[in-house]
Formats: sequence, C-alpha cells, structure tokens
Amino acid sequence: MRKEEIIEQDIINGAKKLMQQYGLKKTTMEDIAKAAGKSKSTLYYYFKDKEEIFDRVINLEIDEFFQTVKTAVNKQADAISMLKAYIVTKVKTLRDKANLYSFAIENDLQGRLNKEFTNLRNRYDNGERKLIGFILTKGVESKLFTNDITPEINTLSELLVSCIRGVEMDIIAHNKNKALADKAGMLVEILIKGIGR
Amino acid sequence: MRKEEIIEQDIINGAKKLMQQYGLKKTTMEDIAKAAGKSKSTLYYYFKDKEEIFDRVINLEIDEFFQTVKTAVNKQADAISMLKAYIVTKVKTLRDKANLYSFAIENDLQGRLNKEFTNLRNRYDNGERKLIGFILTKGVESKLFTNDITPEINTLSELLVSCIRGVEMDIIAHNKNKALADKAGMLVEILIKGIGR
DNA sequence: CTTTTGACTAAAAACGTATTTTGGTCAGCA
DNA sequence: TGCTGACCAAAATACGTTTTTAGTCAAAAG
Repeated sequence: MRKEEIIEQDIINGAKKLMQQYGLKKTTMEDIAKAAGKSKSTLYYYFKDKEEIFDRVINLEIDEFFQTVKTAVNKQADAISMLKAYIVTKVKTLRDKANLYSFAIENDLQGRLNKEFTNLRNRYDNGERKLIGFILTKGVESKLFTNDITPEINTLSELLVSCIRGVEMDIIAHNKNKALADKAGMLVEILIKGIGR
Repeated sequence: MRKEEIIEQDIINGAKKLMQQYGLKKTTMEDIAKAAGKSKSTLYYYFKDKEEIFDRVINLEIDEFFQTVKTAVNKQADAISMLKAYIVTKVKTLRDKANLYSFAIENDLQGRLNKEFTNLRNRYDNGERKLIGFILTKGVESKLFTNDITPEINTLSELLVSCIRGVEMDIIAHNKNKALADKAGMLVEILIKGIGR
C-alpha cells in the first residue's frame, strides 16, 4: 500500500470511529483532522470534500458488514443453515451498527436523499440480493432447493430480501432478540416446505 | 345515535379531513372548531384535549382501513386469493393514506413515542395479525394449507405480517407499483409451495 | 340543565437577528 | 509532495421577541 493510501486509510478509520460515536452530522472536519493528527486543510489534500469522506466511511462500514455476514454464512454446511446464519448474523451486526443505521433514517426522513446516499443504499441492497442469490444457487446445486426457482432467482432474491428485512425490523424495533433464532428458523422452514398440502 | 354522539362524530370527521390534508401537527384546534362550525371552547365540552381528538381520528382511520382490506379479502373465494388481495389492497390503500402514515414516521423518529401512540400502533399490528390468522385458518379448514400450522398459527401470523410488511415497504419506497401484483403472487406461491424439493 | 361562547393565560412555536461554527479555498512554508 | 494557518462565505446555533396555540373559566344562550 502506498504511503498516500495509508494516510487516507488512517483518516478514514479515525473518521469512522468518530461517526460511530457521535453520529454523522455531529462529526466535523476539525474533529476528523484532530483524530488523524493533521490540520483540517490537509484533509482536502486527500479528499475532495466532506461527502467523499462520509462515502468512504459508509462504504467501509458496508464492506465490513458484508464481510461479517459472508464469513458466518460460509461457515455453514448447507444452504438452509446459511439462510438462518444470514438472518441471525445480520440482525446481531446491525444492532451494533445502529448508529450508522440511524443516520440512514435521519437522512431518509429529512427528504433530501442525496443522489450519493441513494447510491450507497443501492449498493447495500444489491449486496444483500447477491448474497441471498448466492445461497439460493448453492441450495439448488446441492439439490436442497427445487430447480424450478433457477429462472427467477433474481426476482426471488429481491422478494426474500424484503421479507427478511421485514422480520428483522420487527425484531429490532420491538427488541425481540430472544425470538431471533426461532423466527429465523421458522421463516426458513416455511420457505422450504411451504404451508400448502 | 344520541345527539351528543352525532356532534362528536361531526367534529371527528371534520378533523379527519383536515388532518389528511394538512397533516396531524399542522391542524389546530381552531381549524377543527371552524370546520365543525363551533367555537374552540366547545371542543373541550366534547373532548378532553387535542390528543383525544387525534386518537379518535386515528382509530377511525384504522377502522376504515381494515374495513377496506377485509371487504376485499372477503370477496375472494379461497385463502390463496385472499392473501393476494390482502397484500394488494393494503398497499393501494396505504398509498392513499400516506399523510397519516407520515405522521407515524415523524412521531417514531422524534424518539418520543407517546404511550398513546404505541397503543394505537399495537392495535393496528394486532388487527393485521388477526386478519392474517383468519385467512390462514380459512386455508387450513378448506384443506388448502396443511394442518401442521394450526398449533403455531399465531407465531406464523406474526412472521407473515412482518414479511408482507417488508415487501410492501419495498414497493412503496421504490414506487414499484407495477410489480405489486407480481410480487404478491410470487410471495404467496412461495408461501404455499416452498422452494424445497 | 345542557350547550356554547369570548375573554384570558401560560406554554409552545415561529420569527428575526446576532454570534459562532464549520466546510472549503489558497498562498505559502518545509 | 505534503502540510499548514489565515481567511471567507455559508450554515448552524443561540437568543430575545412576537405570534400562535392548547386549554380554562365564568357567564351567556337556549
């Protein structure tokens, strides 16, 4: 890694900590500079503006988030366990990163969804769909899931992501942490077996 | 209906219109009084305070909402169509009542979830679970759904409500109105058949 | 006795303005 | 190339003032 990149990463890491602690809007360029042991002006040598730093932090956060979830998923032997691990890990990780998430809501509410913020969320949503799609494909390959879903694996992934998100929001909003594993298990069971007869 | 109740209903109906038009917070007691053709003081003869009027309006709104959805559901011949109608009607109706909904978000966001507001939302959530539970039971009775779900019909309803809500939010947030019927259909299909093999 | 009202008040919201903070620029130092 | 302090315009904040608003009450109206 080039020296320039090291410093950039340094700044981003410091900014990340600050933003986790105080929230996005409360973190000033001064704070970030101080945390990096540099002058405020120096930040503008490495980054175009505040938004670029924000984006980098959020992207880093998103990457780490997916890294965590993927690691948990890949530990599992079969697609069914993967789905469960996906849900459980996601909720647990999200709860920790609640600060970052609350910013998303703030931003959403204020109505001014920056184009850039929309991009970030799309990136995140895409990541989720891709990960679910990956698990579904694995399930089909291992003959756990029917091959019928193969042609609609994309729309199905989108649908599943929405469903899972709904369940997660319920768990997080109402502090149903104890029910997490049960709900994940039930959701996956229904998904596999269906309720038809 | 007693004369007193008629006037109360009059006031509530006027308040409802105002709140739909201008939002909850922007509607003043003066406005409500004027709409009812009474003096502001008179409102306090019929209601304890502003919140009581708000609650009555929201409850009325919730009742009407469920009335609409139930009517659509009851028109269907089988449980599967009922589930689809439930989703489609809910989204369409919600889109119209967006003003009232936005208040819910505001209130939620500001962090100060009144005890009363929490009650209202619980009432709403319960209504949804009950309705889904009703459809599921119908499905079991008509042998469309497996009898296995009978003992867990309550937890299953809760789960399904969350899932459906997730899908709805995706549709509403991203204006995927054209995909509404397709998504509803797919969700129900998966729910019935499952993706296992 | 029931219903309605205008006058009134205290609290909250809206407003305007002075002050501070903050994002960003730039010339220049090392 | 890497970094800085001085500087500026714009945004956020603080604060005093005014206006609006929820709620009370004594009394009028029916």
